[in-house]
Amino acid sequence: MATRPDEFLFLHDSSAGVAPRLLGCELVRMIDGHKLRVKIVETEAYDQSDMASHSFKGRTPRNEVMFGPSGHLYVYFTYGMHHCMNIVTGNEGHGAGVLIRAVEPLEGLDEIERRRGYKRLHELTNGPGKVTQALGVTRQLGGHNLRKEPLQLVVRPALSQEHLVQTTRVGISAAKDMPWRFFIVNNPFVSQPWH
DNA sequence: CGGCAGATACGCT
DNA sequence: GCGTATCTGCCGT
Repeated sequence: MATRPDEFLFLHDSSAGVAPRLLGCELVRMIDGHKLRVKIVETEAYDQSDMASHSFKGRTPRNEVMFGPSGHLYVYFTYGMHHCMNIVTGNEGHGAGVLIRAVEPLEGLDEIERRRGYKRLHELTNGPGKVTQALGVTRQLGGHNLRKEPLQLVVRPALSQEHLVQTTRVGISAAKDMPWRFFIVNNPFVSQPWH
């Protein structure tokens, strides 16, 4: 029996190549008997050659996962209260990943609202900390393989260039001019569409 | 919407 | 100690 081609092959590209490609892809999260499904609408690329990246100064216990195989999950904890999730990209030994900055709920809205505390719809998942809260992602899922439950990446066809915006990243001071943030044009769940 | 303050834990100097 | 790939609430526009 022939094995199916690995849909995750594109993750071997550079993070800046993968980040726009992840727009339109979906995440499926099984948690507490609920199925949550969301569409990725905003991403940012980080690479070890990039001063703003956690992997810039080399491997540490915290960023270890970024240097592992692509298609796994790098989760970090910041500002004393927020988790953020990245999809690891590139080859093993190279520290890179794509931050999921915003998603659009497709399924399981009730449970997402409950987890987020009943905010207005467009404020449910329009930020990296909000995404992890909505999907119940913490460091427990650090290193998780996104080919498997309980959190899976569903690859979708690449969106055409005209539906994408490329701009600078949010909330960093180093390498702030690198245009490694990508989002879907006119999507109401993008965190800062005017930037 | 923009600006600001406050909350809060952890990794690294 | 200090800075942080952030969010929220509160204020003014």
